[in-house]
Amino acid sequence: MKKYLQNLLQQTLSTLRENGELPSPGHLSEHSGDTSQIPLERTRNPDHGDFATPVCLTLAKTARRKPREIAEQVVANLPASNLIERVEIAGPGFINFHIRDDAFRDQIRQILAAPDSYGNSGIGAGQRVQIEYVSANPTGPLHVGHGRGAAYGAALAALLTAIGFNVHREYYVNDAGRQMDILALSVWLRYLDLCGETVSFPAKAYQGDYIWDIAATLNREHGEKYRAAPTQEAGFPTVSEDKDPAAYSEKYLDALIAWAKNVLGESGFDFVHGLGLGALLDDIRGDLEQFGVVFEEWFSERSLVDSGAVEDVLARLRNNGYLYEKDGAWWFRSTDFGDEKDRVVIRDNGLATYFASDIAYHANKKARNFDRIIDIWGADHHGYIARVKAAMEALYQDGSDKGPSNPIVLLVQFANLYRGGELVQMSTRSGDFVTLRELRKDVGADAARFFYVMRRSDQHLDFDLDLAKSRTADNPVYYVQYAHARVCSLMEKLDGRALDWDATASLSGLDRLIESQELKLLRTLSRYPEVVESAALAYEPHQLAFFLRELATDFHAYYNAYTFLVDDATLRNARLALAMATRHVLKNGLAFLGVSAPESM
RNA sequence: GCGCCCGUAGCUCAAUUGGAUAGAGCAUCGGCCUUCGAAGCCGAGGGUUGCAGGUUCGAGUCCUGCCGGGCGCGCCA
Repeated sequence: MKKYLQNLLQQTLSTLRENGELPSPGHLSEHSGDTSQIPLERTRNPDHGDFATPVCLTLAKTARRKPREIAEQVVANLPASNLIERVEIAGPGFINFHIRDDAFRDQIRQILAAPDSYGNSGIGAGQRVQIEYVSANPTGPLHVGHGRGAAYGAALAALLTAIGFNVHREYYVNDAGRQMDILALSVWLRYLDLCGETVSFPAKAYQGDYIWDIAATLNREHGEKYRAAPTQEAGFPTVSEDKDPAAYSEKYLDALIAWAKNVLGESGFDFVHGLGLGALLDDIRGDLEQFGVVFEEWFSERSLVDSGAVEDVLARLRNNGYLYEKDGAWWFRSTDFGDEKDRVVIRDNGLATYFASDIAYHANKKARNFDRIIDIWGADHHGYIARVKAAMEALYQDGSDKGPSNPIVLLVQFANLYRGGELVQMSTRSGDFVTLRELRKDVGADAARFFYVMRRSDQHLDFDLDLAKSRTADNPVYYVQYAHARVCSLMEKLDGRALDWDATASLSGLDRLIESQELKLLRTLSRYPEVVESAALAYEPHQLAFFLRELATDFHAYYNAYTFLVDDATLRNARLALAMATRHVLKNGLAFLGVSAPESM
């Protein structure tokens, strides 16, 4: 509907330009076939009709004429259309379109003809989009911060798919590096404890109970095969006093890891490492599945190290002259590309940094020739954007690759939990954080998914646990779901009253929908395809969440004002057709957000 | 200190990405259930969009400077 009007306007403007009534403003009109260039908006105020365009205001300057004068000319040349009731010029030069009610009634026909695909489109034209999200380190269970990234990424992926993009969802697994070594060490120390050894557990190691669980598995399945006594002869580091406890504890941890690798041997340590990694990945994967979040690919960081991809990108950077050695480490000259400071890619101990493998990962993404690469990161990573983009520019600045090498980075702010009006304190350091699993069990997956995307993702989110749990009108999730359930309930009631709904016949009696609540609901329904498109292209699923609440509001208002199950078959059919159309849109919209649409509650 | 993000009704947030008279939900107050699900509906009050300038037909939105808050600033990930 919107595109149709934009087309009309586009035609009209072209006509006027050809007639010399309007100047052809050079570069602006180069994409004359692109109707999305014509600004056309839904009006906020019903007095302004259904759609409005400020295009004459914009043209006024280059045309050196009064906006209203141009508007009159545009209106006079507008091709006739049976969609349009009337056209008005208002305010400084807006053109307001009043659309015929029949055009809105026709939306029902479209929805019922293809209930599952209404709102979808082919705008993406099959372009391949890689979208990476969550990507939490597999060193512990997911917490509520990861949950928001998961909900946001999944919703965005679903929306992009709906408008015709070919979406590849990916979880980057940090299965290499020191953090994973610490995890393996933590498991092993707990295991030794279970074997009866006396081991002091470092504060910097992973404290969570899940470490005990993995250690217990190791103990149950392999007995004392990996038991070793923490003796000095075996290289076990002794605890001594130190002036700088923080730095010392890190060094102590590294010494413990070295001891573990030495005592267990490469293969033994790898085994414990793999056991811990596997256990945590299984946990994360299962957790996300329960949350309705799935991926096409779990991309291993270690595979980049093993395949030599990390070395390869570093060599390329070195050959391009962007690496230099200082203080025993290798630095990437990211300041050449606008970063605040240069960044280490190889530490003085010879190990590559996380950043190094991240460069390799993004180079890998690029090599896969996606049309678009989207990274969804926690907002605390915003400092990494500049360096990753810098690295990509350094790698591909010769222009040999035309594809988009720069990722689009979308940041997700942290969510604060509130219970009983009080902020729930969380700190990852002490392991004292609320897990995603706890949140799901507490408020349910539906409420969690909806609440997470209810706000702009780049804004802080106050998550009211009590509200999410409440089964009252205050809870937006239940409010929307309830509207869906009410339609289902109506259809259930038909039999009991010896009535029926003739879907086919209903389509010829839609002109019986004349009440203000009906016309309002019809208009809202017609916005759905525009909302889906806009939410997807702007990467803003919250637009859809707001829309669904609005749609539910319109339906509830309608439901309360009129009776559906009336004896007049034509009227009944028409109203139920509208209710069913609403139901389909609610269900589809909720599905994009990962929220169920129950038939009864 | 430097960089990025934010500041909108008492609270939590929107605002078609520069459009017309800034809107919802909570909360407050007043109405509606013997009738399709009251997990609902109808109505009322509530604003100098942090402050001060600037850009233009037009600013919550853009630019500058303050004030206030968050995050980042490691050879961690």
